[in-house]
Amino acid sequence: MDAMQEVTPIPRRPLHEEATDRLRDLIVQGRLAPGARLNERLLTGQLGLSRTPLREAFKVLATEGLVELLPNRGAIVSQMDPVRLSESLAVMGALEALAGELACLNATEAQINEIRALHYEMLAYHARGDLAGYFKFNQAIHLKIVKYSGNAVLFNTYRHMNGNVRRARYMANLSKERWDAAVREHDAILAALSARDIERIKALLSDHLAHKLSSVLAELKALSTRQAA
Amino acid sequence: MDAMQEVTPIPRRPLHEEATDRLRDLIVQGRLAPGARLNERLLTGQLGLSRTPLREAFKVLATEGLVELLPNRGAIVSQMDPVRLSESLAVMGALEALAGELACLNATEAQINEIRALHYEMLAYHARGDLAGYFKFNQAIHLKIVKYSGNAVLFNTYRHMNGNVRRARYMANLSKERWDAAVREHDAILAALSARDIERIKALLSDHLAHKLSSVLAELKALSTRQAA
DNA sequence: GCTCCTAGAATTGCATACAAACTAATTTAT
DNA sequence: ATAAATTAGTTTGTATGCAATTCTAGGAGC
Repeated sequence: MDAMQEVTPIPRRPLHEEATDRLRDLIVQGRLAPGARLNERLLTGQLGLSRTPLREAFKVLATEGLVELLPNRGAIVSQMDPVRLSESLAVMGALEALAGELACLNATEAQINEIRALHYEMLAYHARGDLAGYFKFNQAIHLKIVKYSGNAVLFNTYRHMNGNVRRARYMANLSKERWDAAVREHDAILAALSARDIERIKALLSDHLAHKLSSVLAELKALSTRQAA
Repeated sequence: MDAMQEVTPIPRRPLHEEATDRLRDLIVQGRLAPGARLNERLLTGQLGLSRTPLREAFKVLATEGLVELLPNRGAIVSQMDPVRLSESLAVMGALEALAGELACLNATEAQINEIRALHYEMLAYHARGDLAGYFKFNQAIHLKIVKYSGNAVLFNTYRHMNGNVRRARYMANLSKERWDAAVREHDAILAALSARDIERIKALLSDHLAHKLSSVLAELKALSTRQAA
């Protein structure tokens, strides 16, 4: 009996949750461009549901900062304002620093080894020059550090903010130099975590996020000038 | 013409926003107790609206952690789990520390003076032994520090988490000693902000939040044992 | 007496209907 | 010809209706 329930965890999800996740993915992946109007009739057709769950999804995504609600004028995909992006990364820096500290205190050796495994997988993609694969494992590592802090509220808060930043990553490329530097920073972060060196990991994560910020901003700037041309 | 529009900025707010705010207040003030079922038919009657905007409000409050959605079984006011509360205060400590740092860098003298004014109003309530008034200005000061960090994302993130913590404050009393100590801590925080001493304000705010945590937890524990009796 | 089962009622999830607001295009007036 | 006004057509905001699920009583069986 228990076994059967385990194989079918909860196959039927609420439609509004499904809609929220689908829309979030579309926005994060840039398939719904910043500024795009979210026409309800159109989206209900494409997603195969009615307006009610769709509009519930809008409200949730608005709290995550991914869409903007214009009263009586519908919803649009929020713009990727460089200022907002900077602010988000500053906050995420503080959150990750806290996460690093807590992970040093609370993570098990097995959990650190799991992060180490992800680290090596990431290195493999870096060696192959596969940026998309690299990002995927990079993301996973940062998420795991926050997860293994053991603070569920921190994890949720971080995940919410992450959507907005991932959106930028999807568009931003990365110079070879910055990429190499980021990998070296990850080496140091893993080392600090293994040594459970709290002060060091806090400093490293703060710096890492600050660097991430400047590289994303640079790419965003390059992107906008490219579009202007 | 313009003058008339200024007196009536936008009197008609979307109903679902109004509902969200009203429900949030009810929950934060404890008038909707933790664990209480949120019957839709009942609430639509009391709030004078239909189920659609009400359910939209549920979704938003769920992202703030104030209500819990049980698929096919409705919504309940989320429990005030001591663990969750601790975690929230840890995150808020990190956020406030960042806010203090940024406020030292970015706040104008006028803004710091506004915080100073709130501080003195708070001292007045402390002198009178008026806990409710004290909390009100205490809250206002913390919010202003975050606001004057100049980071809007930080402000929003902080505000979202704050609901859950304010809820605890409404229930928690405060020992005279802890109250006096908190006031002294606020003195020091204001001094550090005035001196724009970043390292000091970060340390002070982190400690202040940590103390807040232990006092809230102590009160919560006292409350639950009182209820058990 | 207790557990299990089974209508019936209540409640939720989603779809649809209707009204208010907005958009845009044509007409009218200047 | 330009600008304001009017009106048809969308689109959104909210209410309501219907089907599916869950809850509650009451009774049958052990």
